[in-house]
Amino acid sequence: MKQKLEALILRAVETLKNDGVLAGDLSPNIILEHTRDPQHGDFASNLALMLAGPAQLKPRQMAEKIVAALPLESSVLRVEIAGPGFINFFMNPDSQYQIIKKIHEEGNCFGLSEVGAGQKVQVEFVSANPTGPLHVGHGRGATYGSVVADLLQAVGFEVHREYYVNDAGRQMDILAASIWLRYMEECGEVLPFPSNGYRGDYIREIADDIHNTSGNEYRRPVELVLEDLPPDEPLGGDKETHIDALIDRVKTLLGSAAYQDFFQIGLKTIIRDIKADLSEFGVTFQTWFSERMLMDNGAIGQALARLQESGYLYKKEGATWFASSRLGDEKDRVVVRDNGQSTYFASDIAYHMNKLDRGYDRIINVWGADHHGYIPRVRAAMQALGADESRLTVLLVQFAVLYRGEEKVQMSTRSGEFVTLRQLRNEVGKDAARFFYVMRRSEQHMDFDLKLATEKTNENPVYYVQYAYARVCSVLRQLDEKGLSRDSLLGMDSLEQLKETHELSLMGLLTRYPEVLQKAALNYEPHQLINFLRELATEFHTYYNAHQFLVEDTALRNARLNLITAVKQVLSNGLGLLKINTPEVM
RNA sequence: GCGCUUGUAGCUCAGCUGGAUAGAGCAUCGGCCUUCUAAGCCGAGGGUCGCAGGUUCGAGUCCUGCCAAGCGCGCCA
Repeated sequence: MKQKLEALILRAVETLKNDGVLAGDLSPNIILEHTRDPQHGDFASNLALMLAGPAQLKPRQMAEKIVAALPLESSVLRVEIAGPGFINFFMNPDSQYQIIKKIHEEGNCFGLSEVGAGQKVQVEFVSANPTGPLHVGHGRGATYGSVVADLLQAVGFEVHREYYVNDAGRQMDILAASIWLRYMEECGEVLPFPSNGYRGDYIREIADDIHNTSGNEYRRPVELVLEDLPPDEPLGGDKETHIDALIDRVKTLLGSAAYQDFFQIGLKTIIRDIKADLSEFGVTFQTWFSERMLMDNGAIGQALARLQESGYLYKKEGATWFASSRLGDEKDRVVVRDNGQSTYFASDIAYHMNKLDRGYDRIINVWGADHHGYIPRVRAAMQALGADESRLTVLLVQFAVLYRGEEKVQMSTRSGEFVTLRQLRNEVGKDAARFFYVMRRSEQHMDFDLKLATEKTNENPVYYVQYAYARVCSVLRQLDEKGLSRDSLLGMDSLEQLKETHELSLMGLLTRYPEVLQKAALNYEPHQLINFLRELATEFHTYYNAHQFLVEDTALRNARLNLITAVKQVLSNGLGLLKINTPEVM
C-alpha cells in the first residue's frame, strides 16, 4: 500500500521534471508516513516542503503542482493539501479490507519479508565469562541479542548466533584455584580463602562433586600451600599479587594434569549450567566459540603475522604492540606481553579475523556498555587486517540497575552477592523477564524493579498484551457455547460491513505490522515491536469494550470474527518472535 | 582531564531518523460489570523536552558551548 503510493509520487515527480518545474538532476528522498491524526488522512508526505526551495515556489504552490501531476488510482480516495504544505492521502476503505484476507492467507508467515536478501549475518552476544552463573545483567544482553537475531532472520537475513567463551586467561585460573580451595575444605582442611577468589555456592557444589568422585586424591598439605605466600589484602598485602602466587602454588602442588582436571571440570560444569539456563530462557546459539581453541590452533599467531605483514606491529619494552593509534584508537595496544603471553585483545583480533574469514556480510557484536572503550581498537584491528570495518556493528546494552522497591541491589560476581538470571526467571517467569528486558531501547539505562516484576499485578505490561490474545480465544469459545456458527468465507465477503472507527483503525494498525518488523530489525530496536504489540492490544481492548462481536447479524458477526482472528494472528506472530507465550486462557 | 552513553509529565519510558496541537503506562481524581473474561474501557489534571545559543519554512530530534548522571580510559578479561 505504502509502496504503491510511493510509486505514484515518484511518477508525479518525473512528470514535473519533464515539464521543467523541477530540475532534472533532482532525486528527492520521498518520505511518506502514517499519520498520527486521522484528520490528516492515512498517509502524509512532506515532499512539497522539501522541493519548494529548489523549485523556487511557495510550499503550498509546490504541493498543488505535485497533486496535479499525481496519476489517478482507485485505491486513493482523495488527496488534500494541508498546513504549511503537507500532502495528505485518504485511502479507499475497500483497500484496507485486503489486509484481513492477507493475514488469514499468510498465517504465521504474515509480516516476514526478504529485505535481508539472504545476507549472512553473525550475531555474537552474551559471551559472559564462564566463571559463574549468569546474573540479571547478562539477561538483558541475552534477550536483546537473541531478539535482534530473530528479527533479522524474520526479515530475510541468514543469521548465525554465537557465544564467545573466554575459557582462557587469568579469571579461569582464579576459578580453578577457588574450586580447589573449596575442595580442600571438603577434605577437612582449614585454610584462608583469598579475597579475590570466587565465593559463590556453585563453587562449593563443584568442589563437593569432585570430592565425592575422587575422595582425597587432590588433597595437599596446607603448610605447603601457604608457605611464603605474599599476604592477601586484609593482611596488608596486594590481593592480585597474592592470588597470582596462590595460583602458581596450586599448579605446582597439583601438577599440570591434575590442575587441568580442576580447570576443565569447573569450565564444563559452568558452561553446561549457562547453556541450560539460556535455553530455558529461549536463547540458543549455533556456535559456542572457544578462546582456547584460537590459542591452540595457532589462529592468534596467524592474526599477528597478518598485522606484522601490514606493518602494524612493533616491539617496545619487551612487549609486542599493535599500532592501533594510527587507525583511530586513542593509543597503541599490547598484543604480546613481555612474558611471552598474548593478551585478551590478541585473542579478539584472531576471533574477528576468523569471523571475517567465514565470509559474513555483517558482523554484529552485542556488548555491555562498559566495553564501549574497546570498540576503536577492534575497528583498528579489522582495518589492519585489510577488512572493511563497516561490516562490523557493535550494539551496546546498558546495564540494568536492580532495585527492590526503593532499595538498590548491589551486585558483585566475586562476592557471590548477585541475583542470578535463574532466580529472576523463577520469580517473574520467562515471559515477563523477556518482555521487560527488550521493552526499552538498549542504550537506555534501565531500572529493573524486582519487587514490581515479582508482584504479578496488572502493572506488568506483558499481561496486557497476552490478555488481548486470550480474549480473542475466549470469544471463539463463546461462539460454541452460544450455539452460533462461524463462516469465514461469508465473513470475507462481508468485510465492507466493518465501518466503525475502531475497526478501521485496527485494520490500519495490522497493515503496519510488516513495516514495524522491518524497522525494528534494520535498526536493531526490538522495543519497536513491543510498542506496536502494546498499541495493537490497546486498540483491540478498546474495540472489545465498544462493540459486541457475537451479534445476531450473520454477515457482520463473521466479518468481525475475521478481523479479531487477524488480530489474534498478528499478536501470535509478534509474541512468537519474542518467544513470549500466548496463553488461550488467563 | 579526555572519550562514549543518557537527560522528555510526580515515577518508568516512547517519540516512526527534521514535520502538523510532544504521547503511553504507573501514580492521583471521577465514571463503566444481569450483555463475548474489569489482568479491561471512558474521562480529568499533570510539560520551560537539562540550560543557552545556532542552522531553516519548521527543532524533543541536527551543530556548538555549558550543567548533571552512568560508564570507560591496564602488558585485566
